[in-house]
Amino acid sequence: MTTAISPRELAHPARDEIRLEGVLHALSDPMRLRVVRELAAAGAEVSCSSIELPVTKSTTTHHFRVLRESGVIRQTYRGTAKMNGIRRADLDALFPGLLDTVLSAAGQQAARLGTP
Amino acid sequence: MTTAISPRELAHPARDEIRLEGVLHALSDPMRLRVVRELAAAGAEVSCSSIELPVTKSTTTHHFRVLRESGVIRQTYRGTAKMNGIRRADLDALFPGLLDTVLSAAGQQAARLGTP
DNA sequence: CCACTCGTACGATAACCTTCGTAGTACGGC
DNA sequence: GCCGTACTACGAAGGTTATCGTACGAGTGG
Repeated sequence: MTTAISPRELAHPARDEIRLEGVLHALSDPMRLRVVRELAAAGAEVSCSSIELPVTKSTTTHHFRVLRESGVIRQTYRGTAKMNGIRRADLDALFPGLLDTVLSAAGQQAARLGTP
Repeated sequence: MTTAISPRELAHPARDEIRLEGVLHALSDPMRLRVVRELAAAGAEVSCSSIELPVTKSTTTHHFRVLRESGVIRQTYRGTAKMNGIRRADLDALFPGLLDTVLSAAGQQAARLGTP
């Protein structure tokens, strides 16, 4: 019950492998944008299941993988759960201000459209 | 030869119909991102044919239409040419800083990858 | 009027994306 | 050792996208 990090590793792109087009594509899906917003709001690491989406679990897995493979989030196994966190340092270094601008735009649009 | 604007009109989304997801999706294609970068660099209105892309003309038409329907650019007929301009006022009002951040990120990535 | 340029429309194709269901694996607790 | 939880893998269906080629319309200049 040490809750150690599993030896199982997940493939992540290195910082210099992250492409702007890939990040924009990852963020252009409503489900994924929602995930990123919740991760950003949570601040720290969050398990997959703590973010509720109106889709099945396999679809959720798919979206998390797209986010990971595009370099937006980092995923690590922690026992039976998988923790997710935004790669803020990498993204801010590569694309300064992009993440915050998108998040604030998403927040403003949600307020405008009345989506709490 | 007054070079008047043709009566032919093109459908554009109103400002409050523009969606962040649609804009991000439009910008997530390399061809379209390239078009937007050249339009932004040109500053003013630019004809479709003055932007050279490594695809056929029909594909170029397709990409311009995606950009127009997502609300990123405005297109107007001017005689035989079709002029294109970024909807900067609308985008800046809806998503402050987004366009500039994406453009600067695209510029930095192009420099990093050695794409002049 | 004729030719030329610019852009459109209409298939067609191949790839991709989102979504699902089912079956399976890894981990922790009893 | 056995069960439950958390997530994955593997198709598969249905829709969308990017690309092309060819044929067409709209405007300009001879």
